[in-house]
Amino acid sequence: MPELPDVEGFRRVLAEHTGEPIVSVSVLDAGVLRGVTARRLSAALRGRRFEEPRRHGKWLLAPAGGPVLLLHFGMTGSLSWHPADEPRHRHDRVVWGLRGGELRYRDMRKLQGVRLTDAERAADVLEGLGPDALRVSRGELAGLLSHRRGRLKPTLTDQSVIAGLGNLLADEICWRARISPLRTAGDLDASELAALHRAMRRVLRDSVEAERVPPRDTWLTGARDDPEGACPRCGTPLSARRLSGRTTVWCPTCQPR
DNA sequence: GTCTTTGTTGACTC
DNA sequence: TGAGTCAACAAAGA
Repeated sequence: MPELPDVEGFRRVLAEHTGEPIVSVSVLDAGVLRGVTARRLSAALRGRRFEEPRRHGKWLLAPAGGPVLLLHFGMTGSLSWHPADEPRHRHDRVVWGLRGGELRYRDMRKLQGVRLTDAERAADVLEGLGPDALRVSRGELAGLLSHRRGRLKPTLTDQSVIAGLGNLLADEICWRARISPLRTAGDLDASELAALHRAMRRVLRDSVEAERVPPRDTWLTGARDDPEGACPRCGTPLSARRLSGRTTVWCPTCQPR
């Protein structure tokens, strides 16, 4: 599920357990380790404590007094807190044992994974990313989209433009702003940019609060998977097509080209 | 068996 | 050089 709101939720999970000594590091599936061995990961973190974690886009950074743990959750990852005696899930890949329980990195598909860096190299990873979507001002959004010749939807999910928006959020934001995802990103006028920014803030704020993109019936997300899905706002049957390899859903009435 | 999936990367093309 | 598109990665459900 991980888009920005989900990762923000994982950040909070980790933030609740900073300052506790890391007693153990268990790599249950080394297939999620990127550029680090199980041995080195364990040696680097054991005995240290996680400090205040930071999120940028869909990346979670967990400094631990020198080493920085870098987590990305791909499409199916999560980070959650469990009592140590709770049975492991089959997709738990890495487990950090703290005093009162365990932090578990769970990921079915292993599309991304766990890295170990230091502050400097962590900055390198983030350098290729645009500003975090939650911190983009209206003026900044206008600057990011201006002169872009690509369509709006794929531009919004391009992490090097804005970090944090995924397929569902981008569709949701376009729908709420009443702008077609097929529009050319650089062609939006001032009032459309304002609407887009408002929609982005609103969708992100609500999703972060719920720690997910809420599939409520007032959201496009709640209707998008139904082949007969109708616009929650006007009832028009939704349109769908693939755009840059991702399914894109919109309302042809609310979001005319 | 087929097709799809909330993400990212590198190869390819214009 | 910049920008956009697509296959590949892996696993599971319909």
